[in-house]
This record gives sequence, C-alpha cells and structure tokens, in this order.
Amino acid sequence: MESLRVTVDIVIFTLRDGILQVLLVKRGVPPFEGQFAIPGGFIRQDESLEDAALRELYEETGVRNVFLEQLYTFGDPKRDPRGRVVTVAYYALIASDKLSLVAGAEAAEAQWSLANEPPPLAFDHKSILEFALERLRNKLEYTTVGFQLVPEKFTLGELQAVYEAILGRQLDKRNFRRKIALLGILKPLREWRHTGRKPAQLFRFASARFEKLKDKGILFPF
Amino acid sequence: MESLRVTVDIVIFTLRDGILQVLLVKRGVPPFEGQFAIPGGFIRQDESLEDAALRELYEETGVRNVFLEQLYTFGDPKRDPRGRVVTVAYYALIASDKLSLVAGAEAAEAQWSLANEPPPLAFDHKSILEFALERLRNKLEYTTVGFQLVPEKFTLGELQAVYEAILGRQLDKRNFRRKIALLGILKPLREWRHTGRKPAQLFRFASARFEKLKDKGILFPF
DNA sequence: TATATTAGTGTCTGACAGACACTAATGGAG
DNA sequence: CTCCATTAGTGTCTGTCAGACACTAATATA
Repeated sequence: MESLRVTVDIVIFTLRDGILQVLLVKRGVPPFEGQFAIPGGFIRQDESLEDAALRELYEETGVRNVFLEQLYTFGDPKRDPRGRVVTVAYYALIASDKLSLVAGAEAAEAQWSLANEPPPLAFDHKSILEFALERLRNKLEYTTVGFQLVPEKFTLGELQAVYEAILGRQLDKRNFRRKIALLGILKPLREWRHTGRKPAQLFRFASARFEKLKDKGILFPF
Repeated sequence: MESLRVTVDIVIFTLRDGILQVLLVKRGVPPFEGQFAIPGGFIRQDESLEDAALRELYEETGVRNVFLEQLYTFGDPKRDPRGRVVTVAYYALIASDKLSLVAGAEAAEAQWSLANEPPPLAFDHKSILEFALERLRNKLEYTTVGFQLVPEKFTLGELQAVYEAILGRQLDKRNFRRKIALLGILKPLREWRHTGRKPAQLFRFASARFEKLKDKGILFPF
C-alpha cells in the first residue's frame, strides 16, 4: 500500500566539438510520445540506487567506470501523468574518447543534444537537466570534475575548453594555467599534440598526488 | 511489481546549551527495538517529498516554517532488514526559541541527543546523520544557514557560538564580526541583552537587503 | 570600590583571483 | 624559401579576503 514506483534518471554529459551535450532518448510511447527525455528506468528489487544508475548508464552508452553522482530526488505527485513516480536523478560525465568506442544498445533512439538549449523535454525533465547543469557548474569551481570530460592525455587548451564550455564564458589563459598548476596534479608528458599550429604539450593526471588528496577526503579539490 | 516502499527521514538540528543537538526517536518495535532512530515515515500517495518531510517535521516538533532541505536518498537494498525501503533524507534547522513554544505530539519517545556523539542508531541512520552534519558544516561556510539556529533577536556572541558549535572549533571574534558585517544583512537594534557582564547589542536580519540577494538567486550567500 | 567577566574594536600579512601583452613554434600560402 | 596566420606558452601588478593578534569598555558581584 505504501509503495511507490521509483526510477533512476541519468543526465549524461559529454563534450563534443567543444560543446557540452546531454544524451536524450526519444519516447516511443505516450505520454509525451515523440518528445525527448532523460534516460532512466525502474529500480530493481535487489540493486542499490547507484547500481541501478550504473546499469542504466551502461545500457545507454556501453560505458563503465565514469564519474557518476546522485543529483536530487524528484517526487512531485503530478510529475508523471500516468501516476505517481518518484525519480532519483543522477548525473554522469563521460570523456569523449571513452564514448566513441562503444555504441549503446538502445542507441537507435538516443541522441546527443546541446545541454544549454535542449529540445522540449518530457515530464519535469527540463527541471532535472537545469538542476544538473547548475550542480555541474558549481562543482566545476571547487572540485576537479572538469577533468572527467577530457581524454586521458590532453592539452591545457583542451582542458580550458571544457571549463569554458560548461561555464559558458571565456577564461583567461594565464590565470587558468596558474590555477591548474597550483593544484599540482598534472603530469607533463614528453608528447605533443600537432593539430594546431604550434604543437601543444600533453598532460595526464599525476595519480600519486591525486590519491594523497583523496585520502584527506578532499577528493576533487580546487 | 516495480514498486518500492519509500520513506522520508528528517535530521532535525537545533542548538541547545551551546551544543548542536539532533532529535532522535526511540524505537518501540523490532528491528532495532529500544534503539534510537532518525524520525521519519512513509510518503503518502498524494503528497510531494517536501510536503511529507514538512508533515513529519510538524508531527515531531510542532513547528512549521523552518529551514528544510533535501539531503540525499539512501537506497541500499539491505539497509532495512525487513525488506527494501528507500529513504529520501532531509535535514532541518530549528532555532531554540521556536522550539520551546510547542511540544510535539509524539514527543514522548523523542529526545535530543548530541549531534557529534549520538547514541547507537538503527538502520543506516549513523551514515545519514554524518551526511547531514557534513552538509551542514559545508553550507555554514558559504551560506547563511547558521542564522536559522539563532532566535529572532540575537547577539553577535550568540551567532558566533552557533558557528563554533557546528564547526567544532573556536573562531576569532574580530574576524567573525568583520565577516558578518561585510554581509550587510544584519540590522542593529536599540536593545541590549544583559545576561553577561557588559550588555551585548541585539541584532535582527535586515530583510530588505536579504530579499534583494534572494532575488539574485544567491539566497544564502557568504 | 575593586575585580572578574564578557562586549567590542583595528592592523598587518600572506594567499589568491582577475586584468593584462608579448614571444615562440609551426603549417600553409604565396 | 619566405612570409604570415594561428595557436601555445609565459609573468606582473593590484585589490580582496582570511587569519593572526591585544587592548579598552561596561557591567555585576564581592
């Protein structure tokens, strides 16, 4: 009697062509048939919320081991016209290089959209997306979530582009590099990327230092 | 079939005798009979999550119009030995003066405990309490939630005591007062509190300025 | 009236953030 | 081969903010 239907919805972000994008699925059945929605599904009896989110994420993208964090739980009685459904929303960040490898099983009906200008969304999914964007922008400022959207080896210009895409404004190159350097968690490689004019040095994470910070509970400090 | 039992649990904080305290209820039935737990209850079919939390809060404390914020949703399949229960946790802050006016209906089995050294708790409620404490400490630094725990008229010493109780460390009086003054949201009153030796000036919130900040979406800025 | 207690006040210093402009290396065009 | 357009890479100055730090003022009580 006191039971409710509970789903997990996952706002999946990636950065493609220097633009922040969200994975959306086109609904094939009413209500909101033909409209886009944030991917999600019901929670099974024996799995934790996070496991359910990871499973959905894998089903949609074929990707594991990516950043995933609980966002908020939406439970307005009228949010689904068919009846009451509570949804525990998560958001995930996937670097584009991990993504291109695998095509999702349900990918036929899934497509990437601009995170800042999404198409009309079903249910209260517009609110959920906005909530996720706000959280992402906030966390970008005082954590290192931004690094989740960059390939394993990356240039400082690419990293800065991630920040600019999410924050929606340009950053000063020198100030940005100073801030990153001060973290001391990047390891310069003896490799250069030759896509532009002057080659750009590649970096990766200096895990040692990073783990140390993690032990202190700082995890994604900025 | 795809339904789960869903509850809201509310971590209710107050400040009494200069110590941060949580409201806990003693369980009268198994499992964890006789142990303390965070108050909560099932969500009704027609109420939103926040309404459910407000209702529980009112039932326990007789108080309305207090700070209430969703904390996190806990959904481990084994968190309740009787079967699966997902709980949406909230936390609330109640100033002691609001509290003393009304006695809760279920208050017989409820009691205040030290937030930092709670008795053994049922289910995963220790985790939930710790989660709430961490959130509260964090929000204290960059918002004005701390003001929620102080009476309508208060001295700067009382306000500082709130901060010290939550953060668990002493603060420098002059630095604290400068920080508060810089916010510009306090209105000095022509009243003094005479409990100590030298009388202390009373303050209240300068709503005008506060509302302005709220309009900008800053809400609880620091 | 002497004293103990709490209220109230200002400066200095180091860290960090934002504004700001030039040189270096390369690929492609001519 | 040379020139040029483009992107990479670097340092200083300045204002703000946070933390450390010590004394005077007002009252209640002994």
